[in-house]
Amino acid sequence: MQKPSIPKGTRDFTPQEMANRNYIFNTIKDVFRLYGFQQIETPAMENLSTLMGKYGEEGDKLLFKILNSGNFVNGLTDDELLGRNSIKLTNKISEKGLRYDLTVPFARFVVQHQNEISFPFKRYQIQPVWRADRPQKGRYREFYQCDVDVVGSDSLLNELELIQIVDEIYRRLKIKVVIKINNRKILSGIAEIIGEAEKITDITVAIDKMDKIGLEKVNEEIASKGISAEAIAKLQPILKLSGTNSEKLLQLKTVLANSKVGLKGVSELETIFGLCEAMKVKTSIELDLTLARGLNYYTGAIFEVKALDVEMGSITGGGRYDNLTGVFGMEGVSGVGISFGADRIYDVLNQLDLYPETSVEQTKILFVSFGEKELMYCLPWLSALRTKGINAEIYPEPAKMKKQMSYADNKKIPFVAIVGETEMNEGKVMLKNMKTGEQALVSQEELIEKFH
RNA sequence: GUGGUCGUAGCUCAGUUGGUUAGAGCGUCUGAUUGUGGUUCAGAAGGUCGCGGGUUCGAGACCCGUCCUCCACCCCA
Repeated sequence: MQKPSIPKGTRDFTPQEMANRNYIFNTIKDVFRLYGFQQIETPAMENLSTLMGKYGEEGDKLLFKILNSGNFVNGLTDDELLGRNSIKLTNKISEKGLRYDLTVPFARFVVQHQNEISFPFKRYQIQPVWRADRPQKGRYREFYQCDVDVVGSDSLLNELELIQIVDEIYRRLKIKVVIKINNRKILSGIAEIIGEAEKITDITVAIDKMDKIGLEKVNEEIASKGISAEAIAKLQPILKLSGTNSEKLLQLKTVLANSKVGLKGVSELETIFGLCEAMKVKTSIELDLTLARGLNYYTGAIFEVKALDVEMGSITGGGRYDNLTGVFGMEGVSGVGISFGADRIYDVLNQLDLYPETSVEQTKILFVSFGEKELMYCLPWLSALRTKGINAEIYPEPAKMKKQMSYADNKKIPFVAIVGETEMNEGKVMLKNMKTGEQALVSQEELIEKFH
């Protein structure tokens, strides 16, 4: 006999766990709808051509690829087979892959359905994504993302709304968080000022590590990418930036005085901070220049949300992308979006034990009986309850009473209706409150009344 | 992809310098109690000691390989 198992980095969810997860999904969904977002879904698999090249070199490696059907080696030459070049070979034997995130499939969706959509288009999407990563703390190979995006609007009001959504969702979930924000244009400006415009990716990746490895190592890494000592010297005041958000912006204005993009980024952030203040966003927002985010399609604001009371990677992240639809042939459509990592939120909630006492008990009443006759007697009662929208079930075979009562107990069913000959003769059931132990003979009307 | 770590019953874990038939608690099932659960008592079932090889008279324990778990790096939700 083989031992049952599931693939690395995947999980089963028990009824209890699903109740907790649904609490998260429902909270998120409620807030998304409150802001006028509508749900879509896209397939688990996309054409590899849609996915490849959108997430950088690292991302491509982390794509799960799906083997072609049929005898896919038939069309291969011996050279290709014996060449042992997995990348070349992959292109020949795989044309589909599992989705890596929800943003790129969404961009594809927008382009494909552009004539049916009215812009600005506000959509949300809650589906699993897959990454061929090494699993570790807070990292899975299959996990749910909850995305909200607006496309077809440049307005910074969209950035504001996303921040308000973050604020509201974490307030409802009772998780204390900090929103970190940055702007890709500021990073571009910095690269421009120090004369290394093409090295922007290398610089941002290095800056991103500031928290982890410190100033000295960041400088070393930047230097190792072939950036001049002079440029690195110019970079220093930026890396050491401190103070409140507005103080930081003020300093940046001086440093970036000669960079048009840079100043644009600063003014965008000023606007966003102003809007958040005006709308009294409660969550603290922190301008964090070390926030770079690897995904290479962001062009404006970049967000990341971290939980304060728990050691965990970012639980939400996103940003503005000005031309993601461009690669699919639809130019000039700007989008901004943010993604909630449901599984990390789930882990945070588990660690802090923040679940409400809510209805884990889903069945309100269980019918317990002693024989075939009693079972038949119960069926109309069940129908009557269910018609009224009351969750009711019956133990489907005449098992020992102890067994049936334990079933109710384990499932945390609050009421049990006991049916034997006495009850049938009177046309009633014995209703027992499992918490208090009280019980009484009741008619069908009285029973239904009880649950209203 | 790199480095480390773990693996014994459904779950959480003991298992001495290598030595008879591998244990406990929880859970499950049965009975005490043929119409009353959550408490108690008695009993039972449940193991290829992750898998493969090696050392040895003898391996759960030691060695090698492999898979898996968890953690860190990379990257990210």
